[in-house]
Amino acid sequence: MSNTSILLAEDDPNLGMLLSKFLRAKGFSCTLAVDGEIAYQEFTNNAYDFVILDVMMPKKDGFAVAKDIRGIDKETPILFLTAKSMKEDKLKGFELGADDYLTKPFSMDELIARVNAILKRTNTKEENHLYPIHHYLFDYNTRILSFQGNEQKLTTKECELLKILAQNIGKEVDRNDLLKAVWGDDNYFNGRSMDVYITKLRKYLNQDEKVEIVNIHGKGFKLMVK
Amino acid sequence: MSNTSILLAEDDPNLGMLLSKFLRAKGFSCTLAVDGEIAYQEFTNNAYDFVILDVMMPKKDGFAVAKDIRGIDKETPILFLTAKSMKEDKLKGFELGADDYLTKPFSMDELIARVNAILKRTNTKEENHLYPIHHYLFDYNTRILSFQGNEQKLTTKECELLKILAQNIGKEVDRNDLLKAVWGDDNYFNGRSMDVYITKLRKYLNQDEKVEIVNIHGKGFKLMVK
DNA sequence: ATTCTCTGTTAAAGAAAGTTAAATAATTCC
DNA sequence: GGAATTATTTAACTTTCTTTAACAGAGAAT
Repeated sequence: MSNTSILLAEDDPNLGMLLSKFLRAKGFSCTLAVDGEIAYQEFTNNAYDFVILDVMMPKKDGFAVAKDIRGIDKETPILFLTAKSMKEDKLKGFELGADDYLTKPFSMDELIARVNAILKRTNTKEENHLYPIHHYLFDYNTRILSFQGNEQKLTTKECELLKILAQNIGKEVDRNDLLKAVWGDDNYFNGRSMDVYITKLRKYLNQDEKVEIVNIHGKGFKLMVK
Repeated sequence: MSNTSILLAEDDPNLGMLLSKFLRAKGFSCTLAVDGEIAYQEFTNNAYDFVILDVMMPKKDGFAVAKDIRGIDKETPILFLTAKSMKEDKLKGFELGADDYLTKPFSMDELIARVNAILKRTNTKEENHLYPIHHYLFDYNTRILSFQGNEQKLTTKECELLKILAQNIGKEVDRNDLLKAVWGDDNYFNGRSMDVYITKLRKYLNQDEKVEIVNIHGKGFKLMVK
């Protein structure tokens, strides 16, 4: 990851400058917005990897900014700063999609620790594994294979198998490679098991005439779109 | 805080004994593991407040141990010991969630200083274990899982289980790792017990359509947000 | 053509996980 | 300390997933 850019919305100029300097010293790039409206404008105009919002701000409070940001972006982590540890505030913040919450006064190290913790957490989140197979759509994460609205839930083995085939549409995948990737071992019995799964996948995929899993005798399988 | 227990993984018996004796003399309780595998086993079986890992060890190196530990625990501080000051090693260690890094040779006092510094940092921030799970909010400290105002008090086992799952949203958590982390032992009966708890957690989490605990057959579970 | 291996398919067996209720263990509260 | 409450485990039964078995057909080799 290169340089993480943080948008900091804090109306107190002393604290704002202090925090932004500190964040820059820690290797982040940091932009300071002095009220909620400016913060939201700033967010829409530039790409930020992280947002820190003071809850109490003039013109537009932190919650309102968060709500607007979440209206257009569900991903970017948001951390709230608040003067008092009000429970309702806390809950409200999280309902709006906040990732964490820090009560003033807090130490600089604490802030960094939180920011890093959130970044670690959100970065490790699996990316979208979406595989379009002609008119089908296979979502590896949710394990759903959908075709014109109707959804088929796939099992673990079905998913693993289809994922590899879908990653190689039109290309032959070696039988033993498939076995090793999905079963970990390419012995005879796993091979027979895989054949059963190929049959199952073919059944799921037979709604679309143009989609087919073909066998290359003695070699492997190929998912193809005609 | 009572007695801080340190897990030390060091394959050199001389250095290992020396360090563990020294740490004990400084008021810590210290367990010495002579290789990476034993270290990880030890970690899963007992509660440790701090982990010191030699990078180069037989069977399982320090990085591998750290990776496995972070698979089930994101909190416990990890300090690496390494022979040479390789920059890549350093980076790799930090990516795996290390808290600090010490290059051999180092003085005993230096080690103590680092350990104390990390403990101070991690302890003083009175860790707020708040885990947002889409529209749910799980507070590990108060053991409350809340959803739009209504709160569900969780039991110990429910909490431990949910914590690990929540720390790994979108990522598969190995069944045996979960068992070792929560029950201390991954035998069959604990497994059945865990299945019962998974059912309970699913019931708590079924108010939000987008939140789901999915099973990866023969592997483990995954808490996911669709 | 015959034989052999590889794949296709279906059904049944086996294993893992889901669920509910009852039994046991641990806490809390008088 | 003992009853009541709560937490956890065990048990029993169900469902789902995966493997194995059995048989049939296709393709390659002899």
